[in-house]
Amino acid sequence: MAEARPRWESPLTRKLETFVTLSETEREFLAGLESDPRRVAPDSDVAERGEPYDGSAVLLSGWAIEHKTFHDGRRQVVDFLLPGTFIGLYANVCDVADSTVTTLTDATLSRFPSELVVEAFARFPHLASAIAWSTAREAAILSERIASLGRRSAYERLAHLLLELWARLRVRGLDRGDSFAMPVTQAVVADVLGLSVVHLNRSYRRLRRDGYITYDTRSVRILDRAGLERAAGFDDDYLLHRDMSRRLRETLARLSPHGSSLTRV
Amino acid sequence: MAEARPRWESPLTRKLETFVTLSETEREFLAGLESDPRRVAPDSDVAERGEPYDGSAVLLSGWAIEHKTFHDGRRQVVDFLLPGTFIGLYANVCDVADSTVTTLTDATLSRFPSELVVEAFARFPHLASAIAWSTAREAAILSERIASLGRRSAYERLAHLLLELWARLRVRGLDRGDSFAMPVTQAVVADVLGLSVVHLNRSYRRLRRDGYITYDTRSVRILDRAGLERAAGFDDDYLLHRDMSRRLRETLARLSPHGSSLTRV
DNA sequence: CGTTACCTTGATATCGTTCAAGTACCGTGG
DNA sequence: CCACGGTACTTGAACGATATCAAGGTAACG
Repeated sequence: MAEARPRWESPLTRKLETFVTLSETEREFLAGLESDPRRVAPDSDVAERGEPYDGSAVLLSGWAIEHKTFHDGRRQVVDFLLPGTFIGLYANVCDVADSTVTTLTDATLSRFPSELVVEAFARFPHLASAIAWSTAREAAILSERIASLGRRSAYERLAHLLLELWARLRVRGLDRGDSFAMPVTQAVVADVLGLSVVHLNRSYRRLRRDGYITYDTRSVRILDRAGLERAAGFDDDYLLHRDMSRRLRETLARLSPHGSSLTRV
Repeated sequence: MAEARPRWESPLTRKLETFVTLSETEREFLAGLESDPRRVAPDSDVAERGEPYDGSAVLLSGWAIEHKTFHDGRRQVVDFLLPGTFIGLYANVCDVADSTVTTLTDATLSRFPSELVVEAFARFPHLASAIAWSTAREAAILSERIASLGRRSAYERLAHLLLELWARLRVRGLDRGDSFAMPVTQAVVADVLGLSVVHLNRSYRRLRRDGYITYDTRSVRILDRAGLERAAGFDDDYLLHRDMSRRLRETLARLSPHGSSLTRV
């Protein structure tokens, strides 16, 4: 089975391996989680707020959102779910989902029993760390979004979101150089940023007018990254670019010095 | 050492045991984490955005905030840290903190090497689940805050925050029936809710005028919980009240049937 | 008993929303 | 091939929620 590496690599594997190199066993375990691909139509609910999770899953392809809708129709999107994202990682521990998960596009989903998460943590320290790292990273993104919603203007928020998405897609190998596909309605983006569609539209226009981006059939091109970062108030978002692994590498080396997988970095 | 139970119980233990009953060994391990109490003055930075964590810690007493400050002085508070909260739980895995942590009051902090987190997960399945549960719960609170910042009015946001704090303090045994201490400046609350102090103040006044709360020397009393929930648009926040443990109890029982600690519930 | 930090309130300004209308781009059925 | 209807995008005008500016009040504290 130890065939040559450059076969197709899932966004999930690719994402986790930006952090820690996994052993062949771990990679196989991951592949196991992804081994039950099922197509899902756009606009289907994969999990529902207030309902128990139906096990855990990996989003293999397509975009989805995690969102909350109020009785009066207002809706807030908490996060985009991009290919290579776990859904219901905490299903073991939460009786019910706190947000609804809905696909935006055609998507592929691989479900697996959530007990496997526990098993992964018990058996595979590198994998466990990589998952913990990616969870921590997603939490950091959410806390950055809180900063956006609370204190940034519409214009800054949008600039920030575009940079965030670009970075997240790059980690998964889903960018196209200075541009990326964004298969998403403006209404959805408005619900991510806590804005009205109208005002979001005007913010897009301003970013275009200022020469930072072009936007065309649901694909964004970054023309001036530095400018966009200035527009976003990227004071310090080294966070998104940073490789966070140094300290952990040391810890892991201490925990399992036999872990040859690390030396392959 | 197995003395009678009703000795002083730390907010952390109390919080975790609302979810899963811990074994005596686990409780001792937790006590170990809390065994190095150090006083910290108000307004001290415990962790700094962009700097590596100085190990992990438990906040034993006092309030703190996790926040981000921009170059132009705007500030967003991401979350309140209440007694019984871990700080830098992910320190193993993150080279740098993504937010600054600052004490608001006199506080007590017990630091411990972050490797102990890994050890806890490896050795104590119940404890690990309880920590995962509390992490998931805090993530749910953040995603609820995103909904607030994005889609709720100032008035709704404040009502929601007060209910949230009340619930969180109750879990730790830090409420006083229908009221609780809130040792916090209005400027801080404004930075939590993404509002100006002036407008926050008016929102407080409206909640008082509408007879839902009283507010007095940094202590809040809930006069009309149902009304406050209506004001907050508590469509469905069963989440905050819910005991999330049923499913996990089953999983744990399967994993370690010898785990007598569960039968003590 | 003056200083400082916080709270409160009024007046004005602004950012973002809502309402309304028009345009462009499909896919579908005649 | 065209008419139709739907969905998304775009733009203008009026309105409203929240910010900013300014000032006064109060309590704690040296």
